[in-house]
Amino acid sequence: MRAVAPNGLTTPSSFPNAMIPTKNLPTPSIRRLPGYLRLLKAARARGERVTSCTRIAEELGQQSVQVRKDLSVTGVSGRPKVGYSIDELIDAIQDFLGWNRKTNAFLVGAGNLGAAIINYQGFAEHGLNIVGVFDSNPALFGSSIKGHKVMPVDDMLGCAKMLNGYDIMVEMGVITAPASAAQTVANQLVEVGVRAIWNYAPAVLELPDYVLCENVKLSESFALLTSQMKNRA
Amino acid sequence: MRAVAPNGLTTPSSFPNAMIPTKNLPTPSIRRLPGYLRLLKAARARGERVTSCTRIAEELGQQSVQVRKDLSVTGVSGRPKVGYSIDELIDAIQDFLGWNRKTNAFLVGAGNLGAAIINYQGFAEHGLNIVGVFDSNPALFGSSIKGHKVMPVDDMLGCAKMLNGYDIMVEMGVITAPASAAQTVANQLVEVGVRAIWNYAPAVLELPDYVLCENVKLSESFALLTSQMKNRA
DNA sequence: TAGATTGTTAATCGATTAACAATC
DNA sequence: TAGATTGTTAATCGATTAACAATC
Repeated sequence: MRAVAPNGLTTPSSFPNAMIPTKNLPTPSIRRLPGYLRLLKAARARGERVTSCTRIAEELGQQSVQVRKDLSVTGVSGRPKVGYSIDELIDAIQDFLGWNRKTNAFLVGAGNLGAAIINYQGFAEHGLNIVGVFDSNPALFGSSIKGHKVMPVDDMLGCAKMLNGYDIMVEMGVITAPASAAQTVANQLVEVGVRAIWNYAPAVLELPDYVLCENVKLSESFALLTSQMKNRA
Repeated sequence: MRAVAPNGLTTPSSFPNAMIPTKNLPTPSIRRLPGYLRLLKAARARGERVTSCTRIAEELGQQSVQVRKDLSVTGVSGRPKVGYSIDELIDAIQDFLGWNRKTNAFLVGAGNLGAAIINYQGFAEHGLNIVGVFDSNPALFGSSIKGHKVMPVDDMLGCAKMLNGYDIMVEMGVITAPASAAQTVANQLVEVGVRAIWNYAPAVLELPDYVLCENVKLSESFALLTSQMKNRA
């Protein structure tokens, strides 16, 4: 019997997952999956049971073959002439993205952006589980965001140890602090033992190899828009 | 005499800019420009006058040839052995991106995310000039965000007309409203006459061809991070 | 001069799209 | 059966990288 790893390689099923060579899955495909997921959930909410790549592509303005290829990374298979089971697709995408399990996270920077992320229901639905909110501004200490008391950033390590005592591991750090503080915060998060950092600060972070990092670059998107406006003016 | 358009095509200088065929400039390059700009401004603040692609590439962990190609879209030229003038590069990038002029914008959705964008100094420095903040929640009407009174979303067109009377055109709409309201808001912004929409709501917007749209997809970035975490676990 | 750098052309790599067989 | 769809292989397209001449 053989198992097909998410990277498409066929490996004996006795092969522990951890030993499957971490393949470079096509980043663009992964980026598009959340869009499909949103659409599929909407369709399910309307009571639909199956859908086709043609329909998804139409709604999103893409090529159906691209949708098919993207969906294939999750391992689901559809039925010719019929299409895909919506339930199955939703499960497969969430599974592939790691969105059907909770991801414990510390968030550092309790300003408007931090509050937006904490309050946004969407991320919670994708498993983001904030277990600590920190800031360096004493004026914010003790205030509450969605039930989370804002704590001094210097208490971060202490809080993590406390949580570890209850077998709660902090896997992710969300940085919504200003760029000037980002590296310091990142260092503290590494101390805490996070495996990944979701960084909203416009700064390049120095991190150990074993810590994943994803930089949200809001200026990129603004740049694309204004440069196009200029070209059209 | 000849002018070199930002698209790299050489055209007679008598050629009106508007008639230069809008070329598809490499999107990845444009996306990387804000990163270079940030670095260059930091270098200038340290008192440096020139820099090289090698140094920029090193600081960002890219290939120097890529930096060179990216910078070339702005039209600047460096001097072999010396490098580029930092001042010149900063000017050229800002010029290319349309960041050295103000872009008047309405922002709709005065929640945490909206407030974050209004308060973030970076966007203001890139020319984002908020001239109206709107929401549908009466509880927010009259409250202030960085000096902007939050107004009822239904007053949007009226406000725009008033501004137009003073020759202030609203060029951009920023949507920080929930996905469920996004299309309605977009329609209202089109009525107002915006040429571009910066959409933070996870929704596909139907817009006339002449309105540019840039969707900020925060889930994309979360998806990349969690899927990698899963692959490593 | 030698060496660091720019600027450009060619080669490589990866992603998208086209074409088409298989299937229900 | 005919037609819509999946799944896959091949062709195309675009972006990155390698190679190298030009320059100061």
